[in-house]
Amino acid sequence: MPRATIDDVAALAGVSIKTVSRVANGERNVRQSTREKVQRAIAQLNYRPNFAARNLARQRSHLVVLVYDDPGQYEAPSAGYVIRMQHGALRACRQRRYELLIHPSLYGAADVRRELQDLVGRVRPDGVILAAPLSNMPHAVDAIAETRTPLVCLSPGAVTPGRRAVATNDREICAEMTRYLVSLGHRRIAFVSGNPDHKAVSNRLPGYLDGLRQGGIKHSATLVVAGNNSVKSGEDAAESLLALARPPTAIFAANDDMAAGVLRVALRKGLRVPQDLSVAGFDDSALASHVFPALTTIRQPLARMAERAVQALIGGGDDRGPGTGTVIVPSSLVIRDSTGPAPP
Amino acid sequence: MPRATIDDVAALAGVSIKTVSRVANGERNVRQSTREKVQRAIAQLNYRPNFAARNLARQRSHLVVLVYDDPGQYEAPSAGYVIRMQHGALRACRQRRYELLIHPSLYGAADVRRELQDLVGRVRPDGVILAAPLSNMPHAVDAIAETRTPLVCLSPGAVTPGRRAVATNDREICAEMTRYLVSLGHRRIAFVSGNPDHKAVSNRLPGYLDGLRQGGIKHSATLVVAGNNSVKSGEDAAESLLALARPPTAIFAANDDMAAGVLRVALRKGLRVPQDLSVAGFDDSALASHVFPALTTIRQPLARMAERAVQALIGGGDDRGPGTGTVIVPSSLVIRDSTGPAPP
DNA sequence: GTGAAAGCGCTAACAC
DNA sequence: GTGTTAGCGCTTTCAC
Repeated sequence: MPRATIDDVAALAGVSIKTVSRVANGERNVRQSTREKVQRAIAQLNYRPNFAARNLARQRSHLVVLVYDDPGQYEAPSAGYVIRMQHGALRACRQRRYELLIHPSLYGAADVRRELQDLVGRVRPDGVILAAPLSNMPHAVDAIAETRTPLVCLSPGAVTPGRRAVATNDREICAEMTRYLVSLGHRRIAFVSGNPDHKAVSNRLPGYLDGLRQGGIKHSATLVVAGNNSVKSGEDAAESLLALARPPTAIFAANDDMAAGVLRVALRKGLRVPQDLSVAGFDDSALASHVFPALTTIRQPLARMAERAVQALIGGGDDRGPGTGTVIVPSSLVIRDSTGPAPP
Repeated sequence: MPRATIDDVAALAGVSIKTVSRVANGERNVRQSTREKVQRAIAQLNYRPNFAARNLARQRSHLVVLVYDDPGQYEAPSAGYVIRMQHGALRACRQRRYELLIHPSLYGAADVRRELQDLVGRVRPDGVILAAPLSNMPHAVDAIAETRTPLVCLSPGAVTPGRRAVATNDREICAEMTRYLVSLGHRRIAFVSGNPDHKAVSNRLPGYLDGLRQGGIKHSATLVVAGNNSVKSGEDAAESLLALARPPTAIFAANDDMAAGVLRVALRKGLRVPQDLSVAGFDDSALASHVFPALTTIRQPLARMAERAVQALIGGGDDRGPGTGTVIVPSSLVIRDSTGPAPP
């Protein structure tokens, strides 16, 4: 048997379809006895309002699209990042009876613009969440903004007037991590910076510098090396840092992958972590807790951030989303086993 | 300005809406000059067919739902698993102009049934993909099957007549891995079995036994210990195996997390891998390539599997999906650094 | 409180 | 080849 429609329910309950609609949508103006009669019919026919029909009539899609960078071969690290965002977005959507469409998009592809406008044009989502690093790519942001579809950028790196965003306190938390290392007695603390394409990541270096200053440590340019967010680049960075005449006693990498690379090189060289070298990362990715020794890192509240983004788009949360402006959800230090007191 | 509708395009092009519809859907019976006229109007108005309206009229949702186990806190390992499935499903969907809805569901929750029927009832997806371990939970499978929505199970563990599934050759590939270890000279090869809830995983133990037999090695019951898929259980297994009077020279774990646990314990005990102990896993998860030493493992073609599932649901692939029955996509050995010749 | 009628933007069936 | 007419299954006026 085909699925029951609103007409079937109305017929069975002996009321008009409008009344069924009222009951299905929990409107008030229905007599209790009528309501119960309709509810019985709904239960009996196992009726569920048709998503497409309802969307067409309401002129809303009840769909949120989450757009993020497609890493291509899907290496491990980004998987955790993406999953956590999805998790938060889904939680928020489900609570509002919305559905989430995911759309990995090739960062830097020439036709992001077309691709996104196509998607938005067809699907007419009630809102779009654009994750970093796409959120700091004007091409992508503008493509969506132009369609006038409500948009929230995740970790855009910098605030843009009139645009909604959710971000974390990259800079402050990196300062905090640095101060933490200082508090362990470290004086030569190196920093492996990340891919500058990802603007939020590039806020981490200033944070490190802030932390040094706050800890009363003089900054040494030789202790800052550039990475590109990959494990490999972390290895390279470690090789060069540990070959220094006066090598650092602590290395703080702008993400966990690079930190894992640092760790590998350190182990390969026979260094003990954290006795000989402290290592810290950023992201609390999959790797962080499973490498040996478990990595001290910084946890971004990705799920919460995505949740806030949905809330900003379709409302209904415990507090109002911003009409515009940036919501900051703070990150936190995760102290594990890769950091310890500086060697004498 | 509000988005253009088919009427706007028709008016601008000076044709009927039906003609616009024909052009938009790439039907043939349209004169070339008319077609071009319409295409110009479409481009000028930036027209995109409304998803909801089209779905309602066609009585198809153009939506596929991917249902998988929600690991709750989203630890690392499952993230890669989920992402790879999504990746394959998305690729197949995009190519067919379908959208993918993701639906993590609490494995074992009392109301999976209600939850899934609700979802399917409202959204009316054109197909559902049910991933393991939900795919070997009759509760979940039946809930969807009853709605008569086309369904494909991923790695159901066992074939069920009349049901479509996509799986990999768990048993054969485990035999192959075992033979590979034998070929390295190992004679005492241990196995850490996985969570029996996940039926496909439980096919791995028989595969190991096959491999031993094929390699001419006598099976020793003390060399098989039960794990539950977690890193911790891998550590426990390693502790007990390495405490044996005659410890194994190789440990094959039914998944990478457990293998990573084995690795940690081995390193903690000062064993060199692979000189003193070879370790192999299964999944080629995030961890596998990033732990030290990189893990020899088995790669399931999860993306391909999900892709085949979509293909089976909505057709259109290079070859036909099965009306019913199971498609097998073979896994492959990934030889890295954690396995080597047996010690003398 | 309840219902009749008119859409939402598209496709399908059938003319012409 | 092209257009006309009905829906698809809901919600939304606006009466009653």
